[in-house]
Amino acid sequence: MARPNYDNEYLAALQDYYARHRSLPSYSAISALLGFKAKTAAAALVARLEEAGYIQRTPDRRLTPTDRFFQRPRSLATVRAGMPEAALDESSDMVSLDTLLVRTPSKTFFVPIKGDSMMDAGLLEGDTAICERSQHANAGDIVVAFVGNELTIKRLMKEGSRYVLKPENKGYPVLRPDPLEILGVVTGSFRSYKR
Amino acid sequence: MARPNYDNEYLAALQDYYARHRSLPSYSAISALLGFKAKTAAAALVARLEEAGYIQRTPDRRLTPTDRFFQRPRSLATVRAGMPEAALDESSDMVSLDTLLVRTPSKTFFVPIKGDSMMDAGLLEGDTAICERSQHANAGDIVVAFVGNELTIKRLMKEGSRYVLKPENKGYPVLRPDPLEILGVVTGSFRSYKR
DNA sequence: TGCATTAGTGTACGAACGTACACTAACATG
DNA sequence: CATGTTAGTGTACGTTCGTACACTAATGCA
Repeated sequence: MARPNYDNEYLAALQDYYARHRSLPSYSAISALLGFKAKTAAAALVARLEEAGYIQRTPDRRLTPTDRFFQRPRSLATVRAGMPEAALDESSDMVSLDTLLVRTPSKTFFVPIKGDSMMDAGLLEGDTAICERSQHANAGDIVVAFVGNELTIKRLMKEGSRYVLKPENKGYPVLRPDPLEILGVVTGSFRSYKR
Repeated sequence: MARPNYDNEYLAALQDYYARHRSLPSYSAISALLGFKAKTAAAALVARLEEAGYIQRTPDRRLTPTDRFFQRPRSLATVRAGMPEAALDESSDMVSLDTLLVRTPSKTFFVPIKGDSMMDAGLLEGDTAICERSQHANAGDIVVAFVGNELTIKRLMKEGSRYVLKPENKGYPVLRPDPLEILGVVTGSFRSYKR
């Protein structure tokens, strides 16, 4: 490297732009955004980011983000004193939420959490459960079941020789639907705080 | 309406295209995709979809999907009896988790939750907090602070004229670090269940 | 039956886009 | 200190893009 490399900052600016507009800008727009005075600089930058695997092209040569484009740093839990900022910059562990949380996209669907019956399992009203369609569920799994015309999320438990649905909240009774229709297993969850 | 309206099929094709390439095609590419022989037809279609609120434009006039673009006809929450499978087919939400949960990528980082001090807020050991680096935090926000050489996640509260960090678990005491070093605000969280 | 409305065709044109090429400036390395 | 490498400037050019305009075809409605 013969000159200081600002590509990380440029990439960050492009990531923010994409988060706002869900689209990558043209070379001239990139130049305006990053302060370049020649489109060629933007073209060279894009070539570098393409080389590094952050950007792809569609069949008609439009710019498109790759999975790596969405990766975020995961900070370390413990950092050395005096340098809290370093904790954010130095962590090399990059992850993308989609690849992290959705293992088999074709079998995955989302179910909004209603009520507080799973509160003790950390599933609050407004959270979203990430579910995987599956025939087999084990006792102890949190599952999506079809009870009384609605989708319900409860923990699957074995009661003697039969399976039951147990809420994770002392105030709620165990459900014993018969037949028990299980649609899938909850593989994760997420929530977003309004600001 | 003076002619049959195929806009729903066209929209579906565009949604599929976007799901594949994370980008909307040009007018000529739309024409090729949908079988139009004149770009004008694609331009008119886009104008209609824009009117209907499915498509927006970036500052440099590039086409961009709106939230409605990703919206699916039926909600998952309640479905008619006997057809649980149908509920899943409609559910394919194309919004990626990254764009959903990360608003400003350049300021966003992840912090793993340790311990159970935020249990009552639905943040359990092993969860990951999505944090946004920010100077300003309001009382009531869940924040990432730097306390005793470690990153800590607590709720920021005002105690008289000073700010304190309040755990969401009755067993833990309020923290009153001085000075109070806040790195950012928690904008969301997620977890993944091991299988 | 006739008319207004709307989807799509075909052509033309200016503007914007991407690329090529020569050149300059900053920096690491030996 | 000289050299090779790389980021960015400036200019030029061919292609593609979006739009404008005139026209055709299909349909609902009076």
